[in-house]
Amino acid sequence: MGKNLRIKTARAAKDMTQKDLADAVGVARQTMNAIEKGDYNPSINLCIAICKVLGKTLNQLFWEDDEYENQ
Amino acid sequence: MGKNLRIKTARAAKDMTQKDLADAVGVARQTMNAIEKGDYNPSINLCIAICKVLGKTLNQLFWEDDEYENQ
DNA sequence: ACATAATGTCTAATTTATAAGACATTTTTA
DNA sequence: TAAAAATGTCTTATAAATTAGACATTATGT
Repeated sequence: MGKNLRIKTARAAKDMTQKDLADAVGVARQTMNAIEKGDYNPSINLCIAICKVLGKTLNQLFWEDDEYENQ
Repeated sequence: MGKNLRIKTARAAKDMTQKDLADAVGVARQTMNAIEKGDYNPSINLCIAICKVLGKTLNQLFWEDDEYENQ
C-alpha cells in the first residue's frame, strides 16, 4: 500500500501535527506516522475517529476511487 | 456499538450466507458473524474487502450518517 | 548557523483482532 | 415435522495492531 497523502493533506488543512492528530484520536504518534506512511492496517474505529477530527468521511480518506464521487 | 444491519442487508441482496462472505474476503465465519453483531473492530482492509464483495462503499456500510449522502 | 519542532524509523512489550474447533439455537427447506 | 443449513456463542491459540522508549534526520523559525 502506498502513502496516504489524503490524511496528510487534511491534517495540514487543520494545521495539525502528527502528534496533534494522534493525541486527538487517542493513539501513539508512531501509529499515525505509520498510517500516513501506508504500511499499516488500522482498525475501522480508528479510521472513523481520524475522519471526524479531520472533518472528512471514510470514503474521502480511505476509499480508493473517492476523488470524484463524494463531496 | 450496535448491529451492522447494512452488511446483513447488502449480503442478503447478494444472496450470500455469512460463510459465503467470510470465504469471499478470506476470514473465518466467526469473524463475519461478530462484525455483523457489532462487537468487533475490524481492520480497514477487511472493511474494504467486504465493501468490494458486496458492491458498496465504506460510507455506505461503515460510516454513520450515510443513508442520505452517498449513492 | 543555531535551536527547536516535526517526522522517520528501530526495537521490545502488550493489547486486540482473528482463527480453529466445537456445540446450541434458530431458520430454512423438503 | 424432520433434516439440513445458517447463525449465535464459547474457549483456547495465534497473528498482527498498537504502545513506549529512544535516537536520527529533516524541516521551521530566530
